[in-house]
Amino acid sequence: MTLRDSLYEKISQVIAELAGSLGVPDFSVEVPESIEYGDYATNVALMLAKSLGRSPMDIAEELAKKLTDERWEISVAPPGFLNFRFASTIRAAHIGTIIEMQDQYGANELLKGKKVIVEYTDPNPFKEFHIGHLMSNTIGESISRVVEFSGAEVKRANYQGDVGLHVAKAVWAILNKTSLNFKKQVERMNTDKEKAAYFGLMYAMGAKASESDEQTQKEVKEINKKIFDRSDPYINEVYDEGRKSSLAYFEEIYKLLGTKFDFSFFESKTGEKGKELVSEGLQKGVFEQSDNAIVFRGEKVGLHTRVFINSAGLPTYEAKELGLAVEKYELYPYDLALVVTGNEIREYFKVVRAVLQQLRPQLAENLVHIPHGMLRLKSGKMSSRTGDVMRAEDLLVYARVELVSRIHEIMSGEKDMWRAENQKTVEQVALGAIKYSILRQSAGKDIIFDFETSLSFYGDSGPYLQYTYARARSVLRKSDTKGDPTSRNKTIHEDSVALERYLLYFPDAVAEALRTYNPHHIANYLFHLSQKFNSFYAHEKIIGSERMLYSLAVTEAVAITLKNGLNLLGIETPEEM
RNA sequence: GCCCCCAUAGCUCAACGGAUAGAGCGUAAGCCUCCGGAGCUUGAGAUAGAGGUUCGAUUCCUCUUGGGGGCACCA
Repeated sequence: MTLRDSLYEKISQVIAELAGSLGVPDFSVEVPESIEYGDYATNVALMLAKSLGRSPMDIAEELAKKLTDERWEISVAPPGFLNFRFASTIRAAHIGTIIEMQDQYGANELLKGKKVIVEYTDPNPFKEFHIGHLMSNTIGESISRVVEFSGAEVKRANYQGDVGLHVAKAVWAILNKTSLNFKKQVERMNTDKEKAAYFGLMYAMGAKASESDEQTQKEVKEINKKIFDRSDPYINEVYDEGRKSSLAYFEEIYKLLGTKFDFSFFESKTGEKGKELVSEGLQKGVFEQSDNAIVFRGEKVGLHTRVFINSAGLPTYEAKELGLAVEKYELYPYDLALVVTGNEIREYFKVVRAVLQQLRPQLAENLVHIPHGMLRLKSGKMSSRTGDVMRAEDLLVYARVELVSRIHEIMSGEKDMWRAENQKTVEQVALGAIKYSILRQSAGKDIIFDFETSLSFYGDSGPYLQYTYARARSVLRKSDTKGDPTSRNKTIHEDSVALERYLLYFPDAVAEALRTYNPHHIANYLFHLSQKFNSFYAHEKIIGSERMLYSLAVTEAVAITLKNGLNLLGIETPEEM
């Protein structure tokens, strides 16, 4: 139980007595903006004022007496806030707790014993792995870690579109747009990356060709059908090679990004299951026939009509999504299924959910869609259809190159602080910069990405947090004694008081990230913690001071918290950088 | 045309209905023979407009303006 929880519980007890039959209002225990207002504050007196017919200040005064406890000081502030300040012994004990708990600090049991499946990334074979997928992966991985940290068993799932018109377009281009022999073409390529890029290019060509040409569209549909029923040996060959090399390339990327999927779902399979569900729904009257297709009239529930089986008898993405929900549950009977995707899918997802509500109510109940914004480029739009897309690979290469040049800038300065010029650290820091730029803002909104400013190595950035961690670790390494949280005395530096206080809130940030499925609460918290630590570091010489033992304990607590928090964001923490 | 999302400093973002709206970038001025200067300190600078609900609104509701996304056989 966190300190906040114990405070909340105590207030609830006292209010229950005071309010009697009026019941306990929905009050909050929040972190005040200013340290002058203590460690936590509650608005409960303000909430009660109306129903009790008394002034808020009056109620607050009375509550202050009833809530008296040796663990905290209480003060009352207009218009009726109750402010709590924990005793210094409690703060110091908390530093001790962090050091004891190590990598478990910040964990909670909010989802203890639950089975959760998280679906994210969802790239399509035959298309590029672009920065949108990178965004989904980064957010999904972080949410998975937060859910795990809350006591749940998590399975990571990836859903890949290995059939459908986009695949048919790529195959069409290979059949019609290249004069070179397909086999020879592919044999010449050494890596899966190269092959994947080739298929991505073919897709772009196919998409462009079919855009305005009806004949091409017709041919693409025929190929789509052939892929689906595997009736043409040559198409099978092309298809199998494309699928294989795309997926192999994606695996390389997942490894680099630090994701390990437990399950891979494919549209080729969910399509069959989806078809079964649709025919079941057709019998139950959930769907209707229209122009040879099977559709759901979403207007009935305030949504819009969508096609589930097209006029060629093939399941659309909608039907596949139904199949996916069921297939997931059969493989892993979950309590909660999270699906992380771009927010352009929002409306679509509501329709699918409405259908599932009628066919498998329980599954719909436990299905939560987490839409994230798009990574847009400041200069122009992005579309894999036109080939005008930034691949995740491009961004990584850019980040590495940019980072190395910054490092050389730093090295050429007078104070050469570069410690570890090795490829692994460069990789960790470059990735840290990219992931943090995604996770630092609320996940629902678009990210306006600009090379000049978005990928920063300074200020509110991933590398700043990594740097702060490395710095704290460096201090701890240099000291030959170990910190002691019980050595706190009255001459403590004011910056370390701010740190003590702020360290209390990490579990709150984790719980908030879970509640809202939004990791940016953690990112934000870590940045503010880092600022406070760096300020402390600049103002207080830790090693050698008379309060060294306590300062070292605080430093260790900061390092542990940063490491745990960055881990939840999927960002690595090099010891030196 | 209908539906959904969004609008905070020059730019990119924070702020469970709560106290003096908080950062980064950029900008101006500084940082001691000292533990890591990817750092620290200080300054200037903002809630799109109009109503409403509330003890209290950046936050909730309505309208206006401006952006983004979606709307039957793509995923």
